Amino acid sequence: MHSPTELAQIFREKQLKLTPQRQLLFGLLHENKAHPSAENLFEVASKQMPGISLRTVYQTLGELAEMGELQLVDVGDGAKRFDPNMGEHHHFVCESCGSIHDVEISSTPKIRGEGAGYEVNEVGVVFHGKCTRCSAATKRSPGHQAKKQVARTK
Amino acid sequence: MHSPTELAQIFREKQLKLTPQRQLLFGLLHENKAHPSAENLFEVASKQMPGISLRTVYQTLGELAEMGELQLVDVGDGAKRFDPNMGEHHHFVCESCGSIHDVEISSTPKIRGEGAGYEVNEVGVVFHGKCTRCSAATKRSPGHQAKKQVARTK
DNA sequence: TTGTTAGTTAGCAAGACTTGCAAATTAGAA
DNA sequence: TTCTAATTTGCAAGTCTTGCTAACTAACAA
Repeated sequence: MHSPTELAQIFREKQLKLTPQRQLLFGLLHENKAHPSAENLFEVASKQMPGISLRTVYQTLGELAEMGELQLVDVGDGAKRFDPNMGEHHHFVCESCGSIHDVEISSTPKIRGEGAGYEVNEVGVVFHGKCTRCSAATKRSPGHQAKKQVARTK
Repeated sequence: MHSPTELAQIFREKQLKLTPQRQLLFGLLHENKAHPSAENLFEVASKQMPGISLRTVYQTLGELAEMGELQLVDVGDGAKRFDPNMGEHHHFVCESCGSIHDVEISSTPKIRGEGAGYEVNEVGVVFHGKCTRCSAATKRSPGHQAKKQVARTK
């Protein structure tokens, strides 16, 4: 994702208006490594801009994703997450607190056997487990861990 | 997933009733490598048992998944898919026709760098690309490919 | 500064997928 | 055959997301 400073230029190139809503969302997203959902961003944005619409958040995030400014991440918890980190990386999801972390992997997996000839364009790897904090919490007091942060409880 | 023949025994052990609905769904799922969604199964099941409820399909699939008789697969297209293949494998999703194929990988990826110490319990790998058929179709007549099979158009 | 207008936002309805609930059924044991 | 706990149904409701459209506004020109 480009820096907020480059925003104006990028938008101008694409004939997109530099609205306060877009600037705010772009700014909030920038450097946000928490993989927020649209709802998450809406809550934060609402504090700085009361009245902003959830519809606008979805709209803007969709546009930024199309522009290649951010990645859509789906870890299967119901809501799509938005990740400004466009570098090649994968994700780790904590099953206790629901937090999502960017991770790098040793080597990109390859299909072997029957499907080896498939035309692959993208590979997504999602690790599930316990994050450092929850792992430590479990050891200290089994049964307790950080509060779930996921939007939907499935 | 166990064979249909073992069904009665398995259910009995878990004190589950061997209802016609369960037998039908279990049978339809067995050997089904197409990764059907609940809706897909409902359609097929309805032909053999008019009147069966979609609610029952969800209910039953959920139970089978809990029993470890099948896997829930989420490739991010909106609906959960059900996979009777309980062996260790991963998935390939065709971006043209939406079909999902089981694949095996050369080696399970490992986290490197910062997150290397995370407690990992599960690793899911999803490949996106074009299946053999669509890949060939594109070469023959660019622009055309098999009809999308996905339930929701996103 | 003002006018113009294409691009945006906000609200609300609606769509897709799932699940909760309660009444009606029914498999399986006695 | 009777009884009862497990199941199935149908429907309402919940979550996430998108379509639609009227009201609004950034950006450019005069």
